[in-house]
Amino acid sequence: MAKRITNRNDDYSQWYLDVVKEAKLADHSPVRGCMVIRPHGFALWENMKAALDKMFKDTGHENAYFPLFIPKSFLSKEAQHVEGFAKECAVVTHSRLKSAENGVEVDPESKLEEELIVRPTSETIIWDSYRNWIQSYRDLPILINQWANVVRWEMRTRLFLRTMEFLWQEGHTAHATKEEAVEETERMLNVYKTFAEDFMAMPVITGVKTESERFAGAVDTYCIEALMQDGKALQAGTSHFLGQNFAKAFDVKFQGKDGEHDYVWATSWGVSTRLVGGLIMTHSDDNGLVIPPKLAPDQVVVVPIFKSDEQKATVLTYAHSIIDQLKNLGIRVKLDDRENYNPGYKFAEHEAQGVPLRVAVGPRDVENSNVELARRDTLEKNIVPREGIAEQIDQLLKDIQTDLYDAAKERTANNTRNVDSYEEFQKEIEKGGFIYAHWDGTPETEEKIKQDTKATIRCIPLESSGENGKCMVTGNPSKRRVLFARAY
RNA sequence: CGGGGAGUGGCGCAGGCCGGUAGCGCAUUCGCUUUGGGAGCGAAGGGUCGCAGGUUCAAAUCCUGUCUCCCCGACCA
Repeated sequence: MAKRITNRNDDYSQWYLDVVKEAKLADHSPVRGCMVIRPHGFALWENMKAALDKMFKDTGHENAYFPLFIPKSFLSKEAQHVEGFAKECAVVTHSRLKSAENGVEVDPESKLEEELIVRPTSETIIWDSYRNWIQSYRDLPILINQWANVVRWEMRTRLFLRTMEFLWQEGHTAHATKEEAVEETERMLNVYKTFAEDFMAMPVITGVKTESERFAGAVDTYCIEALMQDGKALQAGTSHFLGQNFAKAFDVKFQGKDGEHDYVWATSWGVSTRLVGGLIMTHSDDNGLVIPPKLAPDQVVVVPIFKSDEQKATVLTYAHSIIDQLKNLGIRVKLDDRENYNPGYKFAEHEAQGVPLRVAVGPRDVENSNVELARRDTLEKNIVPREGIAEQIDQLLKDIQTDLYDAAKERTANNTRNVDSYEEFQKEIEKGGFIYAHWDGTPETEEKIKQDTKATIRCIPLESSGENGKCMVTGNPSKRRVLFARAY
């Protein structure tokens, strides 16, 4: 058997790339840093979208769509915001091409009076609209989400984890009071946590970013952080309390019940196709992708095995009867009846693509009223009776979902520890994983740790109860431990 | 922008030092045999060797220039 995926422990980056390619999720594009999302990768993303979208609707949000192009002047209205994004913007300067000796060239005559920025995020263009939508407290809150693509001109990219163009959702809400906006920020953070844990089976730590890691233009950035199999952390989602920063920049005021005018309070929150990268790195193994059943485009694949035409007829009839039962239970099931591939090829391919359960049926099984059932997560293979198979599979899919979560949870716990001295920290950080340690709260200390160890403060955890201690670097007092890791 | 590496069929690579008909694996197409863990045999198609100059009877190979991409940093979530 030809092994096509690099061993995880030999070269984690290569392994990741191999899994993406072998699962047919995405390819590199002709444009550096962009990616082609293939049907299987997109189907996975669409399942994630559907689950998230439902959660957004359930919390009162509506979808809308705003322009791809942002006038350059908009971006500069919020000082922090422009500073954060200025260095990574795609800028449209011209509107035409004209023929030239070697094909076409930009027509200098078509230079735009004001350049357009391809959105790196949509706060500015959205708040420009909100100014017109909001006059009174009766217009609030505004709870809007947008599914879109954005562009950030990154230096170094990796499929799904950091691409120049990526797909995401961005929620942008406007509120009458600070309390309401903070509540919304936390509510959406919890939506993300629930999604990550219940659907992706990826345990996360929730927390607040330090000043230096905060979103450009936010007052507070909340985040979920997950630990990957190689011991590096992944920021999987962010929810920002924007205060009145954008309302002030775009002059969005409302009149309250009391007749007074005040600036609107804002939040924004987003997750992206990076989640697909997180999913891969949380569960997959050296045979390829592993997808939790709730998100798997195909939850079950049925592989018929036969030689003669006679066998083919009976095996396919047998297979279809199982498929019908599974469909009646609402299970997403696919029949792989391609005749130009042998069963071994199909087994390996479905494993590489992460299908949670495989059912193989051949003449032997028909004869004995059995099926062969194989779990993707544990690679266990069993011959089980045909009787009651649909119900068994239904239960098994639920088991796989929770087992995947439990395994990831345990792995994360095993790679999380408290450290008290900086000497120990520098040693421990080399092993990867999450480290809880005391920090004096200054950006200077944070920067020194980053310079020394490449570790960053992933967040100030929300869960932690206070614990008095001393900063591991300066010895200054600290009221709680913060979460450190090397990150993607 | 610093340090390293690479450009040769669709993909992955060898050949280069020592110039002499363009090779291998995978993939593709056709045929037969196969099909319970990535099939076997036979045949076929497909490449201006990144680009531009130079040296030579002759350049993938030597020389000069140039472009692009990748990796490690820097930057970035």
